[in-house]
Amino acid sequence: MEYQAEAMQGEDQLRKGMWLEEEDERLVSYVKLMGEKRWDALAKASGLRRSGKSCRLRWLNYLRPNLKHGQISVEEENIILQLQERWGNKWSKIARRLPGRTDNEIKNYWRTHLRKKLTQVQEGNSKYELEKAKEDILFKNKIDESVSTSDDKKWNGETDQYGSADQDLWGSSSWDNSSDASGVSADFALTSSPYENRLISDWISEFSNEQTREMNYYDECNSAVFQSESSYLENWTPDDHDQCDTWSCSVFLWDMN
DNA sequence: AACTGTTGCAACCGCAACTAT
DNA sequence: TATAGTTGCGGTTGCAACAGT
Repeated sequence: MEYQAEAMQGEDQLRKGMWLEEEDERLVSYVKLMGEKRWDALAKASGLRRSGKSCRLRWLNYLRPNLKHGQISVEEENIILQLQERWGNKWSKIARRLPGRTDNEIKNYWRTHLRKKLTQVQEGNSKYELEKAKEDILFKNKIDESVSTSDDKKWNGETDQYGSADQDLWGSSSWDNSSDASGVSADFALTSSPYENRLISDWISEFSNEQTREMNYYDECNSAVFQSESSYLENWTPDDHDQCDTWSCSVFLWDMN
């Protein structure tokens, strides 16, 4: 694909615009050779007529391994919404909470998807209504998540012995045992979300041997949860020892500093 | 089919912070 | 310590693809 605005002004000028496949290949091989530092030196050594800055950006946003290129999930959207509200436009900070996602991707997603949702109700409305709209999106996402993860009933069942979880994404979490008789009140409450499961799975995988890596996705998840659950649950204590209605956690799932 | 407006996103820009000398 | 070079970040731009007429 040829980029019309691409600057090819002269032999000594730096290229701009979209990257070609052969440029990507060359960049990857030189990053393997020289590491992810000294981008200016790498750019010169590689013979790519690109700035170091451009090489770094291309690597971080597109070529780096373990990047997710697919659709942002509902869990990820919730995290973005909540962290953006908490931290503002600190995209790189937010990106660090979403493994495989880049700050650029999150920034773009916020601008094109989430902000649009919010501004639809923002015009002429009060701050209260804007906040309410945010809550509505989060609530709708939770409902969607509940429906889309109905396959995870097995997982819900495993949760029952501990009660239902009403978990804030960044803060200390609490468990609520007081579901009503129908059990409906905790429909979308899980011990941890599928997204958290994937994170746990990633962490376990990082330290596991080759054999563990060969396990399929479900085995990996189950294994990760099994291995982490006992030590994880040690951190949970009932706030009210008499009624055991609420549990709180002394550790955060993510370091939020 | 042709035109126009909109959307999504990769890449660029400018600046601040950091690092090396 | 001062300075130059490098890196990281957030805002912005511009193009391709798509939707509507």
